[in-house]
Amino acid sequence: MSGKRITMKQVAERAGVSRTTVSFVLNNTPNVNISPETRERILDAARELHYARDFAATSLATGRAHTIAFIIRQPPEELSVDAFMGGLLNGVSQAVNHAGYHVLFYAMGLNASKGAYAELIRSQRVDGLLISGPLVEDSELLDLDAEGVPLVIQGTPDVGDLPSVDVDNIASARMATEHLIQLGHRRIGMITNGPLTYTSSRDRLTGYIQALEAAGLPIDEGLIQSGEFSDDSGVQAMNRLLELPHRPTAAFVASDVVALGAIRTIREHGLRIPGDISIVGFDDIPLAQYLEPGLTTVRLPRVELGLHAGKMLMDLVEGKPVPERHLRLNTSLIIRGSAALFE
Amino acid sequence: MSGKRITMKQVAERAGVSRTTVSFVLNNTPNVNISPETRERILDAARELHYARDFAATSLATGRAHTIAFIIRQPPEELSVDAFMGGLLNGVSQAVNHAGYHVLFYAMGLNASKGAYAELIRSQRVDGLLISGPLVEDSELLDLDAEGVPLVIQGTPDVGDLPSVDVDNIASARMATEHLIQLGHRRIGMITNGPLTYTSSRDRLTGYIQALEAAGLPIDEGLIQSGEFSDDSGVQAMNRLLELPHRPTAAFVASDVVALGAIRTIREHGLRIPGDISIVGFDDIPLAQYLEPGLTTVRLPRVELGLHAGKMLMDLVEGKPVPERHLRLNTSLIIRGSAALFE
DNA sequence: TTGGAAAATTAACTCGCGTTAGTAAACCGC
DNA sequence: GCGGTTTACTAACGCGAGTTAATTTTCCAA
Repeated sequence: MSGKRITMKQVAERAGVSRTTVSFVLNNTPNVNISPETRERILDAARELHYARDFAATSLATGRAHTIAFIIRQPPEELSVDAFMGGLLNGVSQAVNHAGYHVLFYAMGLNASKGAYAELIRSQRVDGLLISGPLVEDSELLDLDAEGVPLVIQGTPDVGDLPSVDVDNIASARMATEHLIQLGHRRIGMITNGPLTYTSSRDRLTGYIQALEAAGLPIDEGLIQSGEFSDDSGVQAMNRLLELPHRPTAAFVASDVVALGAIRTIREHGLRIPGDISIVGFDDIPLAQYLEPGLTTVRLPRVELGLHAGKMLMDLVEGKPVPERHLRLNTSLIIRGSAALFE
Repeated sequence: MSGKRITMKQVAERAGVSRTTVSFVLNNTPNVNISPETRERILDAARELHYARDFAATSLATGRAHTIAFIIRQPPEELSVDAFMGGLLNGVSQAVNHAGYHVLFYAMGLNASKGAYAELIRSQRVDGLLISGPLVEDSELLDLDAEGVPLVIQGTPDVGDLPSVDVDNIASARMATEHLIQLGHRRIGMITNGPLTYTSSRDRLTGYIQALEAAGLPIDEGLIQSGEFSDDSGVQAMNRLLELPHRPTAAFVASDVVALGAIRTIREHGLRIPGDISIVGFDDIPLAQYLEPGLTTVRLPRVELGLHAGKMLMDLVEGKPVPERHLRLNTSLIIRGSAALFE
């Protein structure tokens, strides 16, 4: 059914040398002298036989798998709906492959079996972990980090000092809110992207508050409503804002998906965007630019997040110094038509 | 920095037996008698020491990696924009993990180095390959298949008899077109999703033609325009349709993304959807439901494609019989507001 | 031509685990 | 208490490659 396996032994025989010599040549082992002719002969033999180094054997002998695990803890459906994960994975994959490593992918969701991370590490299957997603009580990761296991979080961990890469949610939310303030709005609502148990939700709310305070505007609790990732939750939240006796002239919605629901609700109330209410979103999902009017929003550098996270993990794995253990990337405000001057 | 590695030897010592016995117990090796007490003692020891089987050693000894490679050949940007890949990956991951296997992810793009597939297989790093994307001249895969390497294509290969999973593009396009015919349209334009070098483009065009022929409608070459994946290409194609002396009252656009451009163009010409022109798309991208009016389109079972492809590969890897080497999944027509009765 | 250093190559051990063949102890019928 | 089965366990080899220590060959100065 299949051809016999090609090992260093076959290559050695064909080149008329010992297996050890083959290993030296193929690895360019330093402090070893091999005559140019022999070297050439071995390389030729390897090429002619289509030799490929056995991964398991190499890994066993060296103790390194040249592989990392990319684990996402978001509910798996998110993968199917949102392009964020795809962009992230793209970046991670590029950075890691570039360093000569491979990526094992796991969609663990939130029900990961206890000890799943440790098992990957202890079985020597991977050299490091890259984890994305909301981390609820992941004390396991703290233990691993303490043991010296290379790992990087994509996101902003609640506790501990785990190496992480994320956007600067506070600054981004502040930027979005300041945009509305600059447009002349004074009563600005806020709808969070998720419950405040998530650091991203908290941080974006903080940014909103900072912007208001910096501008000397009052913080009105009633103007702050909670979203929960879905567009439906945006419907609820916006309804609450619209029912206020003195309703806002603008709203910062900390998630484009949630904003979709909010926008629908505004229209159903017979109000116009941005005429009656200005909206600024967050995430810059692909459809943001196709809405009518286009959604002004905060763009996340999806691919770059992945690239940086991947790079940081590679550095950790290879023992190189990591300049910033907590990298925060800048976002950019994409101005379209959903937020306008308050006359 | 790190604790000493736990191997079967440590477990054996702690349980007071030989390493072989530990192996027998941990693997439930058949035809071997181990007393219940000994078995218990070994399992306890393993648990207490947090023993995890070394992956490389196991793989080397058994010759199986319990790992498959999921390779995408689409341009990597697509990952960042479209949710299709995410859904697919989600399905693949579920199916493969369920079978106790792991997924190595590669975004090879189109510039994959010659021999990349073979290297993965020959190095024993993976037991099988799952490849998604437009396959240009991938004769390498035919060779591997001939050698008995387990592999599955997500998509419809040009040539050969490689195992594959895809939607039925012909039937789907036919369904979409028939929907327009049933609405009373007689002059129906078509914009392809990509160049006809792609099987998916060809098949969707074929479905369109079949629908027209079945309804006794003439095939007008001028009504068939070529898209190229992007919304910009949709702009060009629709412009060509609108410039026709006798322009269509409806169009089947074989890609939602391309349809976005087409829709923009229609509006820029001052025409209304579906009043002046009805549109049916293909893919059901997430934003299709948010357009105004909602885009009537063909929904691809993203996750299911991944699930089936993963399952098929698992069967091939484990030598189980594969009922259908060329699986074609059904799609569904999602009727929204972009296609209406032709008065 | 000979001693000795440098250059070229190899034997042998190791990594952790699967597995075959074999040994030792326990049991059993008579 | 003796041959013959089970039952319970282990010694030893192999998977393919990295690596150290040793060995052989080459080269050159004295």
